[in-house]
Amino acid sequence: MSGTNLIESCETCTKAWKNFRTLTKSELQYVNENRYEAIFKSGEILIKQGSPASNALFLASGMAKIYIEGINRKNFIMSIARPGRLIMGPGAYVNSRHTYSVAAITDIQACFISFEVFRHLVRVNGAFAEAMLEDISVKSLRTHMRMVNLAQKKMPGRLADVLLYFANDVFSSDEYEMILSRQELGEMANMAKESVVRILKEFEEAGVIYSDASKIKILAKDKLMLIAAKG
Amino acid sequence: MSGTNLIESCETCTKAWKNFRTLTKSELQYVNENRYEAIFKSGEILIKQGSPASNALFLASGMAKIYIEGINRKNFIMSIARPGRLIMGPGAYVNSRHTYSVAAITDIQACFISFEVFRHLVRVNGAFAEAMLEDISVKSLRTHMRMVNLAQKKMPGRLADVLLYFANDVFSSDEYEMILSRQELGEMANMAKESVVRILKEFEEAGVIYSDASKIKILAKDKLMLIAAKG
DNA sequence: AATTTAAATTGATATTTATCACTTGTTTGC
DNA sequence: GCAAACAAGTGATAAATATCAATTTAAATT
Repeated sequence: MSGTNLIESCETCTKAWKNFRTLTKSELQYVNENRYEAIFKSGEILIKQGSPASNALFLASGMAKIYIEGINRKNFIMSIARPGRLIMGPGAYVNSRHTYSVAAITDIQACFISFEVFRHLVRVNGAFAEAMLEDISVKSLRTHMRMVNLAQKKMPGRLADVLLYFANDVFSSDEYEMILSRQELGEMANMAKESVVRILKEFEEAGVIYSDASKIKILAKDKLMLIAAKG
Repeated sequence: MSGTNLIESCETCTKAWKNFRTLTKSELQYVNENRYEAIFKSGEILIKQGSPASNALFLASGMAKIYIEGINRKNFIMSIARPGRLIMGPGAYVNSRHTYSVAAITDIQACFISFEVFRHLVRVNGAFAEAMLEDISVKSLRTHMRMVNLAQKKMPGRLADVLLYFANDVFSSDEYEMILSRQELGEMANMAKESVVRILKEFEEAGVIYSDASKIKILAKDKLMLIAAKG
């Protein structure tokens, strides 16, 4: 982490969190004065589960996986982080521990902002507090749906969910680079990597997708959505 | 829902949400003036998933199950609600829809309080806003752990988790009435009711618990915790 | 280009878990 | 008290899914 900032200021940053719009000029300046930039190489860990949590994180560029280190060294990937999204686990308001790990999938330029800044702003700015609640609520809602989907769907449905997540939420395109390995796809859809391979092949044979080791192209989104919906 | 209130006021209510302590006298009075009591019989639905959400809920007495209605009419029980706990789904700050259903397990005396009241208090009282964030964060953290546990543990581990949840979080006792049916236990541990029966028998044969249709007694909590921990 | 290393793929097999078809208890309304 | 209705429990079987053991392919390094 170097002391030099590449990003000029939060005010001009195009990747700034949209909820910073609720802040006054001086509040935003307060944020800007208390941020710390860092760059990471692909594979490096930005946040380690269990470690003391004192900072929220934003990506200015690049992508990361947010994952929980579970039982028997098995990881569970919760989501893919991109610029514009607040990365602050529930530990911030519970036990000041990171509840998940974050690792770079690509090279990353990141901003760290102390929890104290957020806590202060929540106390003095009602609109910001409301925005924080909205942000957490959206994430919470997704987690609920995710839990039920994982619990009730069979493998094809779970994998279809993941492929659609990448298309709709990560890349906004039905054709994308598969930045995760088969192993990692399994950690997201909760299945063995071998099962990922087999089900991707099934989808391909059914004409629903094209896939090679590094690319996914959704050919019949309606069918894929049906598979996801039926479970 | 009758117009008469059985509970005198929030100020004197022994089951009031602890975070109301952050409110001023007049703010608490504002809450008190905008609450609506209702009583429900066991089995009745207090909140229906998908319906427009306008009120938060507190139980003054009794217990309820909070559950998501998932795929193929399969329910997924998220938690057991008791007095003192805020029941307000993430929909309150997202789409004004109830994201889960709540059904009475026993007879219930309940208080409904409009979201508007909460939203107003969040905006004007920073300490209250912070308390709301803490409340949501705690729930979120539990949901994360729950999701990983469900995903990574096998049936005995998942059922052990549920039994320990009742002992530690619901009844604060290692001996308790099993208020859920085997079917419902399955909806909580994500397994078929037959599997619940078989695994309870296994636990009993191993001397870990005593159980009959309506009662659970944890005999060897250390062993049960080990089963839960190992998955 | 050859070598090493890691990831993807495949087929066979073992586990885990659900489903089905009943039987046996338990409530609960008449 | 009796019978309908429902929950609990049981055994057999089928389906879903993981694991294991190789192979093949791709990527990175020398």
